[in-house]
Amino acid sequence: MINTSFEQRTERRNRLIGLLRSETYWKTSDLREQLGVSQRTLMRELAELKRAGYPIESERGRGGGIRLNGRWGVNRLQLNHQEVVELILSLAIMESLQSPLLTSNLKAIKQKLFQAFPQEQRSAVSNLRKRIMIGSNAGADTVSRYVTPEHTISESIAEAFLEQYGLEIDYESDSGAQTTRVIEAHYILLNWPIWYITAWDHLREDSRMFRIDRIKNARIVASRFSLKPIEDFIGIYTPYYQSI
Amino acid sequence: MINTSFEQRTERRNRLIGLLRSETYWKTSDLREQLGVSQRTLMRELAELKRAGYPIESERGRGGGIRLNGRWGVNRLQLNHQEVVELILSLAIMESLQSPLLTSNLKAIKQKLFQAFPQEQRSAVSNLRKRIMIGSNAGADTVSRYVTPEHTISESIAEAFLEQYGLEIDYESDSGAQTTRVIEAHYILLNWPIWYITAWDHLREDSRMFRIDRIKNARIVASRFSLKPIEDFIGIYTPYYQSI
DNA sequence: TCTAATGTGCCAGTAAATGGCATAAATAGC
DNA sequence: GCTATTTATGCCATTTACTGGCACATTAGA
Repeated sequence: MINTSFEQRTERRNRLIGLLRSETYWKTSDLREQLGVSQRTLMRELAELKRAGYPIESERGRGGGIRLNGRWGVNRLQLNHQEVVELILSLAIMESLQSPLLTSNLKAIKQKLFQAFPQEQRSAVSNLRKRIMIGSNAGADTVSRYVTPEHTISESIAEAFLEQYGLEIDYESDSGAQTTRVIEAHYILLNWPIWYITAWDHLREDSRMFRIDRIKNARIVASRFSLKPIEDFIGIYTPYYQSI
Repeated sequence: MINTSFEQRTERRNRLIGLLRSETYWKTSDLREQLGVSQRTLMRELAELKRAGYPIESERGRGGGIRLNGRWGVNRLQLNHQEVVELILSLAIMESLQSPLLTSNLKAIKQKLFQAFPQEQRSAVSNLRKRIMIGSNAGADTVSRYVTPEHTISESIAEAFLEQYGLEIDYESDSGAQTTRVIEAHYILLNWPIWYITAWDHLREDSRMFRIDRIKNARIVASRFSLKPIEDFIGIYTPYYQSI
C-alpha cells in the first residue's frame, strides 16, 4: 500500500500504541509485520510519537528493541457533565479526608482533570466546588440516629442542588414534627457521615440547615434560583468547616 | 493550502471539536473561516466526525447551524500508574460511603475508568482493590484518640502496601508500650476515620492489625512478600467490613 | 416566492505519505 | 578487533488521498 487515508492512519497509530503497551519489548521487525508497513514508515511513525511526547525508549544493537516506558494511560475517556462533576467532587472530598494512603497524588490528579476541561467550563466547575464544604466528624449522639435517605429522594436533591432548582421537601424536625416547605439548596455541608443542606427556607424566609436524612420526600419545583454569597449563611452552622 | 500533513489534520480536527464545544451554535461559514478551509472540506470533516460517533446535530435553512450536543469530554488525560490507582481507590471508597449526592453515577465512572485500562493491567488493578476494605464507623471513644499520622511515614506505608515490600515499624500499642517489628501489609481496613493495616507480623509470627496513626516510624525493608488469601486474616478484626 | 442555510456529486491539481535502497551508528558475542 | 544484529537517517520515485471549486439539491424561515 502506497498511501493511506487519515482514518486508516489514525487507526494504525492507535494500534501501534496498543502493541507497545501490550508487551514490554518489541523489535521493529515484529512491529513492522504486525502493522503491515515497511520498516522505514514504522521508524517515521515512532519518531512522530516521540515528538508528541510518548515516552518511547529504544536500544540499539544485538538484543535491542523498542519499549514504551512505565506510564499508564487513561485515554479517550468520555464522561458526561454529571459524571465529571461527581468525579471531581469525589476527589475533593477524598482529599479532605486526609487518608494516609491517598493524599500524595490526589491534588495532581485533580489538577489534571481540571485542566482537561474546555477553558470555558472550568469556572463553572470551580464554582460548584465552592458550594460544597467538609466539616468535622459528627458527634456520636448525632450519628447514632443516622438514617440513610431514600435513593429516589437523593436524586431529586442532587439535581436541585446542581441545577439550582427550587425544592419542595417534607422535613422531620428534631422534635419529630413534620412540615412541608420550599427551599433553595445553596450549599452542602458534610459532617461525616451526615450531609446537610444550607438553604434559603421560603417558609421561614430565612437561611436554615437541613439534615438530608430527615428529608422524607423531595420534589423539584420548576423555578430556578440564583446563588447567594456564602456570607449570608455562614452564621448558622457549627464551626470547623473548610471549603474545598 | 492544497494538502495537509497528518499532524496538521489531527490538530485541525481537535480544533474543530474545541470550537464546537466552546459555542452552542455555529454556522459553517464561521467554522470554515476559523479553520481556514473551504466549506466543502469542512462538511467532509463534519461527516467523518458524525460517522465516528460524535453527537453532531444540524439544522438547515435560515437561522440554522451546527451544534455539538451536551456531552462534556475529558480527553487526552494522561495519568501515571500510581495516580490511576489512587483515582480508582478514591472512587471505590466514595461509593462505599453511600453519600446522597454521589452514588448515582460513581459506578459508571468506575466502569469507564476501568475499561480505559489496557487489558493486561485490569487484573492488577482489580486485585489491588480487593485488598482494601471499608468498615463501619469507629466508635466515639476510638475516634477521640485519633492522631493524624506523619506524612513521611504514610508515604512509606503506602509504597510498602502497593508494591508489597516488607515494612519495619515502631508501633505504640494500646497500653502505650513501644515495639519495633517487621510486618507485611497485606490488607487495609478503613473504619472511618481510622485506617488499619491487616498484616503478617514477623515478631509474633501471626496475623495482626495495626492502627496506622499508632505507627510512629516506618522504614521499607527490601524483601518483597507475596499475598496470603484473605481467609487467613478474616478472624482477627471486628465484623462489618465489606470488600470493595 | 425569495433567501439563507446545510448537504452532495464530480473533477483536476498537488503535496504528503509510502517503500526501497544505501548507509550510519551502536551494542553484544566471540 | 571482527561480525552479526538492531535501531536510525537520508534520498528519490511513485502514488493516492486530500483539497478547493463549482454546480445543484434540500430544507426552513420570512
